[in-house]
Amino acid sequence: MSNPQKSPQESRRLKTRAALMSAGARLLAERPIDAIPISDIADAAGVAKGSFFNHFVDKDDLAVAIAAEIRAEVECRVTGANAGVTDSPVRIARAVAGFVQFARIDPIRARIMLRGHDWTAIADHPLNHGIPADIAAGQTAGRLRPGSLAAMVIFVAGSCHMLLVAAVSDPLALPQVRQLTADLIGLVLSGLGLPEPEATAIAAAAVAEVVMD
Amino acid sequence: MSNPQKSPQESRRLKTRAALMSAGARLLAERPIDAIPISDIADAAGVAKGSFFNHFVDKDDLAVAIAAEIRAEVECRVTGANAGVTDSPVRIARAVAGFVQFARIDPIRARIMLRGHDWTAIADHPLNHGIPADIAAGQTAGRLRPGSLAAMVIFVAGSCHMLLVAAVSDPLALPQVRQLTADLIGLVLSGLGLPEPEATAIAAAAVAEVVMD
DNA sequence: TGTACATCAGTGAACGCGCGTTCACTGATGTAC
DNA sequence: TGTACATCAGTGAACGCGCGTTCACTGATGTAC
Repeated sequence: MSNPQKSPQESRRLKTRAALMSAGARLLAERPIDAIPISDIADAAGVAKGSFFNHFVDKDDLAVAIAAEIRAEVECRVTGANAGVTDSPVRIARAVAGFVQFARIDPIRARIMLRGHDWTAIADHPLNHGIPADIAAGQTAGRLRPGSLAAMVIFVAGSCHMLLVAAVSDPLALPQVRQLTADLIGLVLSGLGLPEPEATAIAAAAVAEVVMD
Repeated sequence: MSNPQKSPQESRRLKTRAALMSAGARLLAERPIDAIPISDIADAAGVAKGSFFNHFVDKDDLAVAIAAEIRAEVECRVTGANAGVTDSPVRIARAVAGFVQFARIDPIRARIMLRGHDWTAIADHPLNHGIPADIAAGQTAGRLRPGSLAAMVIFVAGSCHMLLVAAVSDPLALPQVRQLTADLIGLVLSGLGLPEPEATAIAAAAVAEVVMD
């Protein structure tokens, strides 16, 4: 956890900061930031209330830091799931599966991501980074049906988002999650124009390789 | 607005209550309930702070009342859009279009609905009332592809949810909204197994009849 | 290496503002005779 | 119908709790010689 190159002083500082962020994340998964007193965060982190202000200027600062951490974690996981994969429908399938896997491994942060303060503004929803590029590439390659990119992005991101909401709000056993995820990816790929047997096959393969314990 | 049968006293009471709910809705569309002081709500409603407590026991009570009002309004609108319609894909298309129309007519309440405190618990999302029944009926009738009902519900509700988020976060002109909605409904119906030309035709018809100014 | 001083992270008591909640009062509406 | 009293909705000043923020202090870590 703590890098041996770090001075004892620095690592003490980082440890406190990490404790605050982790406690903040646990509480943020339960209730919105405005409903969480700083004293609760400090208590949960096991530090004095005053220490909070050695690390963050206010609660929003903490929330922003947590959101950035989550975003980095998600992007890393989804990018990882797609390393070396070029076929567009497969990339989309594996991205969705990657999100599901993230939600399984880190349900607390997934919950926070889905609550997301303000990606009622769709544009910067973490779901929406790679997806437009993959869809456009798939259309160019003739793998996906032609049609409005905007609608297709909403279609894929919305299905994936709701799948994560379902997965996070009642935690299913692995086989059920895999089944549900594969079914949903199959529906999405069919909607995007893949013929039915291929859609199902790609969905099943992506889930088998990405979603695990 | 005020029913003539109501006594002046009763109507004064109802007017104050309505002012509080409307002001509360306007503020709730902008920020979460915990970030809104009761004094702000009273000011926006043009009444004294003390009056708030003549009508609601606390802020949550107001929020619950507003949510109930929104839910009723949405259900009425969606049910209305589907009165007398029996074909399952058409019902699904018109339900989605009905939500979009609601978001156009009442963007403030739509925003609140989408923020929805706790339909991170998917079960009681207003989107999810009629949809399972319509999908199941469509499968029975052989109009929709067989397959997991749970996945299909997530698929339809998620797409629709994200479409509304997009529509509410940057307000488009009517033709653009219609186009986007029709495109999205087309993708959804294709995913559910309708052949492509029919999916597009049903989507276009539903939008033409339900989404307007 | 040892000693003396400087710096830094953490502490928790203290302060004060903001907000929820109360309540005595006002004026309007309803009722009894 | 008119008068006197009761009830009710609305008012806003007052109160006090909770929470964000500060700060003098402690003990640990770093540095100079």
